[in-house]
Amino acid sequence: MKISTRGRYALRLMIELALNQDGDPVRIKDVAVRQDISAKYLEQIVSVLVKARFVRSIRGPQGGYRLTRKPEEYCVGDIIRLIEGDMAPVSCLEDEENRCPRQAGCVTLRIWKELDEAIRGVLDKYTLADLVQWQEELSQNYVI
Amino acid sequence: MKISTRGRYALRLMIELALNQDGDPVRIKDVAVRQDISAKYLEQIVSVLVKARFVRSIRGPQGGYRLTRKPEEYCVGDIIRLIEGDMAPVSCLEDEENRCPRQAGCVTLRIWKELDEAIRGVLDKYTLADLVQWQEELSQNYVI
DNA sequence: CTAAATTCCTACTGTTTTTGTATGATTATT
DNA sequence: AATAATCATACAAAAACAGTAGGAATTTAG
Repeated sequence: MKISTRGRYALRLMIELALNQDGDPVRIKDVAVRQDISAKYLEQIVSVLVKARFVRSIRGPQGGYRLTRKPEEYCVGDIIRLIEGDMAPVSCLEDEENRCPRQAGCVTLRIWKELDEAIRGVLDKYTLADLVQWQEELSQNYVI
Repeated sequence: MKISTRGRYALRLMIELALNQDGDPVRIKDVAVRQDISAKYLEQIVSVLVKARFVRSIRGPQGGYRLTRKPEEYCVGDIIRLIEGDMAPVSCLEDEENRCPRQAGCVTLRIWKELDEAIRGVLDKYTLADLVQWQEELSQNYVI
């Protein structure tokens, strides 16, 4: 039960954008180098973020990407769920179609439900702003 | 980020064994029918449980499987982790080998760590005995 | 107006994981 | 000896994962 690279890369990309919100648009190429991720792969991931209006793209030279909202308005769960899809640990919890016929008598479902809430709890607890702050604290420590 | 059928089937199998702890050994065939799972697939799963001494097998006619301990001595996490492997949401958290070089400056790791603890918290909170009790309560409600 | 830089689009591909099937050997009971 | 169960192992289809690749579209700078 792992989070895929796509979700993890998306989050790291969003942090990069948040860190540069005041400067020029951020190019995929640069993020790819800094984060050591395939640029072409990142392109695919960022396109999902663009379509969901999580980021805005600027084409052409001096182009790049920019957040559409303030960092505190993205919670980690929003980003992860957008890229990874529903984070429910079993598909029975996703929607009506996926619930199985034995659901009424299924006691394991209670575990999965509680697990789902726990996961949601963590992912929805932090925003990009939190991550940015942590990152800035880390950088300060390096300088000192 | 889903729990696989293997893990879920294993848990349902263990519940079946726990429910029949006082009776005869439980045959895979019967569990497979009751739980609507491929018997051959279940065999593979139960063999892992046998090797880990979570269950004991009795071969030959009237054979089957039996728990080696009392239901309250298995927590759900033990079973799931045995079958699914480490449940850490990212491999960086699994062992020394998998940690990446950028770990020191990686703020997303804090999220994954907290997520890992939350998952662990839920899975280690309940034992087979809890599930058995829930199942028995459910059955009573059906009878009444 | 042209060259360059960037995003955008979409198809393809190799690998791994998942979810089983299939076949038969082994063991124990009756 | 027949039968009923587990045990072992190989195989395979399908899906998911993790990219690669090529070029079209757009914008800027000179």
